[in-house]
Amino acid sequence: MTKKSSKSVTADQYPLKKTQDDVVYEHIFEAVLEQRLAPGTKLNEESLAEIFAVSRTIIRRALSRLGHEQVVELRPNRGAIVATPSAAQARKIVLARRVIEKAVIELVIDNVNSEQLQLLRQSVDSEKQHFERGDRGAGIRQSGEFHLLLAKIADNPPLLSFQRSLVSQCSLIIGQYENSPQSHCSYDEHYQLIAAIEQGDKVSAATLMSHHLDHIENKLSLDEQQSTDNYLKSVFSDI
Amino acid sequence: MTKKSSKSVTADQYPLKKTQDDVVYEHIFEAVLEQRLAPGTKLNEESLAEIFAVSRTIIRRALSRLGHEQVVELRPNRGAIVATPSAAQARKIVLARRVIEKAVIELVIDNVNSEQLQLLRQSVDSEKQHFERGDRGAGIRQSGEFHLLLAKIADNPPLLSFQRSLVSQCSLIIGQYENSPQSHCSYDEHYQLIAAIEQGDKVSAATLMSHHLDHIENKLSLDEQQSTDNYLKSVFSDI
DNA sequence: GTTTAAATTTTTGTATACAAAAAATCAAAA
DNA sequence: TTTTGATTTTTTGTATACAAAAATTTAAAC
Repeated sequence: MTKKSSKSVTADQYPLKKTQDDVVYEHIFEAVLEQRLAPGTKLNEESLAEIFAVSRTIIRRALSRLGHEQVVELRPNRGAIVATPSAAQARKIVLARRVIEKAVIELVIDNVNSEQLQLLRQSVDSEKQHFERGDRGAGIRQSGEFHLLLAKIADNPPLLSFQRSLVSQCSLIIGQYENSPQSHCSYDEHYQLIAAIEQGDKVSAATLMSHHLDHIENKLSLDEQQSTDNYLKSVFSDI
Repeated sequence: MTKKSSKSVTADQYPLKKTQDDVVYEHIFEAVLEQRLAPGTKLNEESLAEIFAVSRTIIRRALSRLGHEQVVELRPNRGAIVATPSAAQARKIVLARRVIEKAVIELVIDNVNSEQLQLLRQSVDSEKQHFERGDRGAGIRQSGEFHLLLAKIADNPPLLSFQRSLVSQCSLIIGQYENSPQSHCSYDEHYQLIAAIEQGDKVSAATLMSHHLDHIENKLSLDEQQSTDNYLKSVFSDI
């Protein structure tokens, strides 16, 4: 369990009256982001119902929402599993993120105020701390929160909700494809991004963001290559 | 009831085994797109359950999904109503669509084949027919289908699912803010767009798409102004 | 020992009953 | 007449029972 951040990230037009399925949803969502739930893990309804001390009705609602955001895969009559995006799917998710992040960062530069810049800095500070403490899961989640915070500052609910889905899917991808733990020190780039935002430099910001996503995508290609190699090796293992 | 199009537009990784809530979802979705369900209409669970001859469980699942796509507004303990985006919200939705459509159209130009061009033409033909027959509702829906077809050809499931949500929200907006029925002859611009795609002209295509969205946004400003005028008038009606 | 088929168990899908909240109705007071 | 408060009705939220499907186990045949 990790601490609750002060402000909700969802587009909450209705006050903070969190329904039971919201709570379940957020717990599972966070577990996926922190990679405590590995891709492919079966999410048994009754087990979850016991864990959260609610009925299956509530669990099903939460899973349905997670399914809609592509965080879990809903297989008719066969239950839900944590999504396992293929390299090809991952590539498309990253592409979609390129599109959204570029738009978001430009909107942020147009809208941002000093208070929000402070929030951004705090977010990256927290991310850095998690990584330095060796809590990679929390670090990756906090990294995601940084990008969600950007979308929030961009002040466009549809983009935010899309970003939410993309960020969680990217966390899954990172968890699946990025093996070297030391390589994921995104917070450095995040600080640079904040600087570019502060200076109102759209071109630099967009370039930085693009590099940031390149890192994810490169890992992907590498891993894809490896998998192919291993696959061929296993096929001809008797030679 | 309108004819089913040959191919499903949803990202269907699982075969065509439509569940009951899918059917309910699609019916309500289509009714919203065709503006047979006006913005603000209360969607009573029990009434819908009777109409579709299923239990409330199914209805709630369908409404939950529609709520997630922002097609209906889910008010805790107060039921669902067809969404009624304000002018400010509408502007943000249109902005999000600008972002997505630009990306989609460029992907389409990179990927499209002659068979898909044919599908695009058929879609606009159908749209034109609906408008010429005076069936504005079906026309608007078919116009939406054209844009969903583009996203489908772009071959990026996350963008497609986002587009789906945006297109339906735009239909709501058009229904709310566009009063002059003759003005909505988008199919002309759609034909031009196909031509630009065929020629691989990304710049023209993007420009056309942008104009297309300008039309929606202009209507919005006009109506916003009118509402304000009326509001002021009503406030000072005793003078 | 492996494969196939039947029986059993588990799990998901749907309907429904009941609880909780909101809306509507009605009655009394100003 | 309008307003306020209590009562009733309606509607939503949740749990649960049962049905249907899938997974697992068991048993038999090869």
